[in-house]
Amino acid sequence: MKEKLELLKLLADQTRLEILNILLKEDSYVEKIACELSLTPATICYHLKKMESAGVVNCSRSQFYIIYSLNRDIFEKPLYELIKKDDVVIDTEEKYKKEVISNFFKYGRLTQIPTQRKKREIVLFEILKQFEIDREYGEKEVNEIILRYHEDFCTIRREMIAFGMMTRDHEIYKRVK
Amino acid sequence: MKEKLELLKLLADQTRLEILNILLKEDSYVEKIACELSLTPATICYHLKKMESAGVVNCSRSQFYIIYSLNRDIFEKPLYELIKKDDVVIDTEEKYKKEVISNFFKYGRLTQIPTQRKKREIVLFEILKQFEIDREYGEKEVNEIILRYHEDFCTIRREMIAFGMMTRDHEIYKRVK
DNA sequence: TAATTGATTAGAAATGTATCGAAACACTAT
DNA sequence: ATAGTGTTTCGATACATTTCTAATCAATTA
Repeated sequence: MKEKLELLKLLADQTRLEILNILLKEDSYVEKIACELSLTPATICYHLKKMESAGVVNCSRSQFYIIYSLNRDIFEKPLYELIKKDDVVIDTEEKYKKEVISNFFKYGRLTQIPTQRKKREIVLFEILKQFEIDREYGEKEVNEIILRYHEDFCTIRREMIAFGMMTRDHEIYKRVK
Repeated sequence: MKEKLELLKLLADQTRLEILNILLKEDSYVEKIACELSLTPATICYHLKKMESAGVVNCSRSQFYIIYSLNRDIFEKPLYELIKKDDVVIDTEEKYKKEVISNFFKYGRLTQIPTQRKKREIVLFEILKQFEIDREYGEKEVNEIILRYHEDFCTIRREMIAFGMMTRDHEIYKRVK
């Protein structure tokens, strides 16, 4: 985790990005890079040494010059490899829910009630979030809230109860999960 | 280019990485995150707003809370997408050369002379770099330099001439490309 | 409308880091 | 050896950024 942050910090600098782009084209050395970027050799050296100790670049002496080259492997990882802590597992269940929701809602409204039970549960739950848990709602109030999402408040209200998301007791509705 | 640097800067911060990891698990809101990370809501707000304006997270009001969620698309790109300027094309030729070199050199010495002409040219050129262009070398001197890489200096010297990398004129050798 | 709660902004303190000039270092050539 | 060339280190400065407290804003509830 620490290393990942270090790598990100290294990459998050204008000058170092310029240097990396030069090395992407061809190996080079301190003075040459300094000249290309209009900075002093001291500055370029400072950046290259920093990147070297993080394993981003390598260097080797060749006659007069110390030639720096890229360690290209590092850049092949996708970005999330760098941001996610090792203990986080990508939640495919959550991803699936997001996809279902984005398929069935358009401009904040439910385009149709899914026929598949699993998907129906997901979109109903999405609407259910508008209700507070344990607060008492009148039927009219419930209908109005559902109407914001779909005209068939009747089916949706009934289904929410069928899924055990809501209870109904003498015209009083309550969200329960 | 500017945006890429901005994104990298955003990601290169301990606290923001923590926040992103929380949002990776589930959507959340300012106070809750502040509590989890033992920081003030003001600080969390500062980071979230920053990330929002860069399109890394989105927010929407839900009753009391303003719920922040990740824009997951952003993290799917490989890292080099973020470092390379748009005008740089990845040099596959260069990559290939690097691979050949790393296959045939071990601990700075040539393990064997490649039989494939293309590969042989690449490793010979690698050794050739030890010579300065246009300087005159005696045969003994040439042999010594090649010996640093491989015992069969005779074959290598002859091949360098055959490839037109060196010229020989009355025992005087010159690197020409 | 007033009170409550969460979110945001402003200003200040503290920290971190890029850059430079100058000096020291390392290798090469004469 | 000594001069020349390129590299690295050091110390100082300038600038950017994180974090906090306190005040303000915005939505909700009584």
